[in-house]
Amino acid sequence: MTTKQDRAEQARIQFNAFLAVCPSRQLLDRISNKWVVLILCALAGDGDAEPSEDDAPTAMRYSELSRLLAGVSQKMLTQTLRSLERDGMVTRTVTPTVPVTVTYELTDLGESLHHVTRGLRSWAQAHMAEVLDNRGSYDARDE
Amino acid sequence: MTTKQDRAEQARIQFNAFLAVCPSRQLLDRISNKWVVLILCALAGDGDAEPSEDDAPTAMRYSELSRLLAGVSQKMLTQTLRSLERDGMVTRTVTPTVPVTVTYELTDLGESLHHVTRGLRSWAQAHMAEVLDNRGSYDARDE
DNA sequence: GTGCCTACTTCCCAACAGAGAGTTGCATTC
DNA sequence: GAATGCAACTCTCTGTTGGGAAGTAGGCAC
Repeated sequence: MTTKQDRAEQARIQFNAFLAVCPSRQLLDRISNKWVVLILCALAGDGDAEPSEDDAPTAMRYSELSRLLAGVSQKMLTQTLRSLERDGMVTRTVTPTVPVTVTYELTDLGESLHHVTRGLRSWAQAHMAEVLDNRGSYDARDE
Repeated sequence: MTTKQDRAEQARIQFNAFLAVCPSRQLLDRISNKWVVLILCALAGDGDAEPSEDDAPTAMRYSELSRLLAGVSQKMLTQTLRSLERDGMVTRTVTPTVPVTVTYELTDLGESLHHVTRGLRSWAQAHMAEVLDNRGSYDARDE
């Protein structure tokens, strides 16, 4: 018999993303992705500016996401949402209005991942200037 | 006149990863990458198992990294290290021994990013079982 | 000379991301 | 009742990227 804790304990030992064959390597690859980060941020409610503390998970329509994530292709958006749904991070709800309304919402698992990925976006925005400076210096060093 | 706060304020408004044209979108793309996450983890010292609290930043040789990050191609390792160096997240040190020794080490900026990305790896490892379960259910739903 | 070592660099090809046009289903308009 | 519109995809084509393998540089050892 295997309890939930047993499995969690086993997982902690078993999964090591440094190993090429480990499934967590694939999972890391899946979640280390610009669109995943942005979709999670969008659905978690840190709308456009700096992620604030009062982030309320919001259900969003396909077209809203597509508008907010400027530059995402429909194919990528659909593909990313599908895999997030498969992995249990978002739920997809179809409402038979006319035209049909499809909304996406974070699950608890998705929210827990968002707590991590939101850091990525805010880090990128917060350290952008510094990185730009570093690139300038590097490129100037050996023109 | 522009004060430091002004600039910080301006940056907060200016950089928005949701916008396709924003440089922080490119930066997010750069850092949301399996190899970047793993290299940062390696250099920060969370060696193989669960990231622990006593992570001491370590300088590592090219060949050590190549061995630890199982499955990384030399091309990708070099390319990723170069871009991390350019962005000021790692330093590259050449010691003229024979044969030559090249070591990589995290900068303060790199360490600050590591605090974020380490979460990604540990999340992947911690929630692997749950995600695997979800995939099973999803795939069974509509076989 | 030839060989060996580390740390790359180059080349080729298969896989993937993005752009844009096409599809479905229903409901309103002419 | 044919045409139009809209949301949410799906398909197809093409350019970019990642991985594998083989080649390079430079110094010493034999």
